[in-house]
Amino acid sequence: MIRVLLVEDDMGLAGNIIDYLELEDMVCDHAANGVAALSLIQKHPFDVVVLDINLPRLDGLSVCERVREDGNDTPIIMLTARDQLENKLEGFQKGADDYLVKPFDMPELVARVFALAHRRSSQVKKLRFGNVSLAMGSDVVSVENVPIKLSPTAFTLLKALLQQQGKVMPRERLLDAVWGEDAPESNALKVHLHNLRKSLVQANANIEVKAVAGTGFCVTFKPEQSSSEQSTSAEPKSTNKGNDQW
Amino acid sequence: MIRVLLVEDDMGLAGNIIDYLELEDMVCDHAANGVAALSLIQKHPFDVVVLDINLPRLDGLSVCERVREDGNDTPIIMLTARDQLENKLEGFQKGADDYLVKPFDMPELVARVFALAHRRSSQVKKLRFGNVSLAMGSDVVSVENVPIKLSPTAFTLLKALLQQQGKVMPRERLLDAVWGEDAPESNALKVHLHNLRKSLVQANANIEVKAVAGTGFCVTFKPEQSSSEQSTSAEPKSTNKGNDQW
DNA sequence: CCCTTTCCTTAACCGGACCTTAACCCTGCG
DNA sequence: CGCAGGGTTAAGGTCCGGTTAAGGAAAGGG
Repeated sequence: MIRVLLVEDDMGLAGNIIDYLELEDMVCDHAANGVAALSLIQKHPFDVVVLDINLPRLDGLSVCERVREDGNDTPIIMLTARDQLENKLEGFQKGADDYLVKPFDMPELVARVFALAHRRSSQVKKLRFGNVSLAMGSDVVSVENVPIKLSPTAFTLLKALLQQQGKVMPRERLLDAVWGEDAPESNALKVHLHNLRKSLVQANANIEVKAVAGTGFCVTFKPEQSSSEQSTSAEPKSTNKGNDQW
Repeated sequence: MIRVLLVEDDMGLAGNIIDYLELEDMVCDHAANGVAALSLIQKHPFDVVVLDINLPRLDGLSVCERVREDGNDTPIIMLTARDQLENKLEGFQKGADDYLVKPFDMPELVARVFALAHRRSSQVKKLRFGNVSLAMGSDVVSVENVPIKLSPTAFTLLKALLQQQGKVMPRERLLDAVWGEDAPESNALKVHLHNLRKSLVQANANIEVKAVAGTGFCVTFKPEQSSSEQSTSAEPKSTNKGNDQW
């Protein structure tokens, strides 16, 4: 079941679209202006947002921009009556994932909604996972909103891993993300991962970097830890070991 | 840095596109027919594939389909000269993530490539049998939607068996699926099957792997089991044995 | 210009996961 | 009874990820 938010001030068109989408078993919510749209997006998780550019109160491009600055990665499809290329491109710049030029065929909208529904956008300006957030522009990593210090390499690693949103990143792609073509041999990657992990626990992040068998790495939520992580006990023994249940 | 594979048989157009993409700091590889494209995609990791529909040897839709069946989740943008809607929609059905209608503007192609480059497609095929499902791209096996852990070999075995959709897989084909040309002697296969079976029952899967006479193996639904599979009785001794009619 | 700091690379070592192998068990059949 | 086909179990070895520490390059400050 797909939850769609339609943001469109032309009520006739809006009704049309909603009827059509609901025929496809999608659940539609609707907003008629930019401000309402923004608040709905912030409050509810949608699978896709269909966003008109011309809107009262706050235009579509701005809405999109704000959503991305929040770190929200809901996929957004822009609707525009003007098919000037610059407008399309500006949409992408502000963080849209797709667009359609009015007038469009309904089946095409449906197809694009389906295509985006099960993904997350990669256009966010801020990456989040657990209590860790990474601001793309400033290259600052924060845990619980307090900035922490990472070495450049550790930062690059974390960013690459965060962009996968919890999915596994093959070892090779990680190497590529950090060193481009010519990765160093030896176990440089292992060491940097180790440093990154150390920084994360020191900062009390509630996420961790896990190795996945012979394939790669991913970030996951840290399994619950009883209250005092402090000195208290012998604790971490390790135990859990390398693998992964998920 | 973004790595793009362009599949386009019109060399003039191809050259054009490549020049344009490289201006944007993308690294382009090129294939002029479907077969070559498929082999390149299987061998190298690309961030995006730009795929013409009309191709010599193997058409674009088929290439796309095959790629998804392999479990490859590289994002694919389809190019089509025919702008009939049905073709677009068919493209999505086969696993494409986006499409462009020729002729298109270069900046638009660039924008769409950028939009897809840092994602993975969600259009990969999934194998299912009973309450077990196997996601081809992520190599995750789930029972009742909770992921379970399998050793690499056990995973490969299960995948091969699942691909037969309940039909018998000859012993030799299984060996080939796991070890390729040089299978180990001894009874490695038996051991791995044993481990796989153990994992499946631990996860409460409602399917099992059955041996078929002197020919091979297959997956079947597990015969009904009265409630408590636990400890209850003397039972587990083995008993069940190889076969079963019940 | 030198010293300090930071950070990257490399190598060596540890331990666990996984694969292989071999031996043994069970059952059915001639 | 002995053999064949499959199932079970445990022992060894290899591979791979994690850990640690040492050395060197680059950057910055006095």
